[in-house]
Amino acid sequence: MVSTKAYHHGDLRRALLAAAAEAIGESGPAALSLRDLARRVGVSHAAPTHHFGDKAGLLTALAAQGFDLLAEELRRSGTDLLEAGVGYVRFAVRHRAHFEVMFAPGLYRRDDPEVTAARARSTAALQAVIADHPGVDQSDPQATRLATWSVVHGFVTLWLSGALPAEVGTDPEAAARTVIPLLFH
Amino acid sequence: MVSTKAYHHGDLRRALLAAAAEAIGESGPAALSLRDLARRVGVSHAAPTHHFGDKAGLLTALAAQGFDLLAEELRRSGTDLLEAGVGYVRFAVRHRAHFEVMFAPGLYRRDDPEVTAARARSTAALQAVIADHPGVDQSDPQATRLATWSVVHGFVTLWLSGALPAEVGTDPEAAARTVIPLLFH
DNA sequence: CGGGAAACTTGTCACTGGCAAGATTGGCAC
DNA sequence: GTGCCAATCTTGCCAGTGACAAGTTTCCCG
Repeated sequence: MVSTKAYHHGDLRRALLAAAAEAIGESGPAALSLRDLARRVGVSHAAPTHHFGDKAGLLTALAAQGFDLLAEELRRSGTDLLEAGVGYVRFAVRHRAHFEVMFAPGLYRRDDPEVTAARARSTAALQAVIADHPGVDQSDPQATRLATWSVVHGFVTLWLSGALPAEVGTDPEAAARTVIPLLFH
Repeated sequence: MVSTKAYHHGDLRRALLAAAAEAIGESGPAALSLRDLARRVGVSHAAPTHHFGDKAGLLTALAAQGFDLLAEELRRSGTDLLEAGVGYVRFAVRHRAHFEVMFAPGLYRRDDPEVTAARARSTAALQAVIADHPGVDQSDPQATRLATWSVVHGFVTLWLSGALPAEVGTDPEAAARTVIPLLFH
């Protein structure tokens, strides 16, 4: 921790991103307020402007960070397709704030270079897992990749949105393990 | 059209919902402004309050309307599972504003009785299609239902979010037809 | 050690959501 | 018909927000 009273915060950009993730986790992305973030971190209401330009700029940075966290999670899950899918679910649940922003167009600048690069890294990680996996229909790799991504993404999105019936249970990763295998026989 | 100058609009609730769908289609749910809706419809800035209470109330009504539109679309698609899935995609693309609100928790009151009822109607419609379909693994009906819903929902969500690579093409329904069958052999 | 740039603050403006109080109108009891 | 009540809509207001402008403090490099 840097000195708490310094005029220069020293790590404000990182602190604001962390505060944003926390605030979104509490009340969702729509309720996010730059002034609230500034208060949480202990700086003036205009400080965030200098680092992110505007609100969309901050969410753009958060989305980029999220895509890199996702790529890392997928790489950590290894080459097993089921485990990679579970990793995707785990990422979305653990980093819910990032995940919600990443796939909410209109909240941030989708064509920002940093976001584009980070998104490319995560899709490459996903693609690598599927390419290596035996037992998957390789006749139409693109359709297979798309289907896999879709099941996993759809499942966790429904989970997070609260649209799923109670019978599914309370453990998203466990539920995902019963759903994902239906894609491969 | 009712008289345009009447003190009583006559159909304000419906007009506001339509304006909301239009506005969200233009700029997304986050940018929605009650005052802007009032201006579009030609009433004062406080008129919406009387019909919906607050902003969440309006979005709650929009979500309920969306779930009913979805149930209708699924019923119209018949009992073929592939066509029902394509119908789901068609609904999301055509009624994008409704769809985005329906699955965005935090924007509206998920436990509202009208929403709950409408959501139950649409899940029932989805369940009916899957139950009737031959060639689907019926050993674990719940997992099958969940997987089907997940692929379709995930695909169209990714599509709408702009996360999919350009190779997927420009016709979401056609792309869905190549993805959905991978669930059944 | 001096000067310029980066980091942060204070001040301000237009806009938003929500509330309160008043004006207008439709419709029902009688 | 007529009177009255409730629903509908308006005007006025307040606190909070995002964005911008201008000023202040601090860092760092030459």
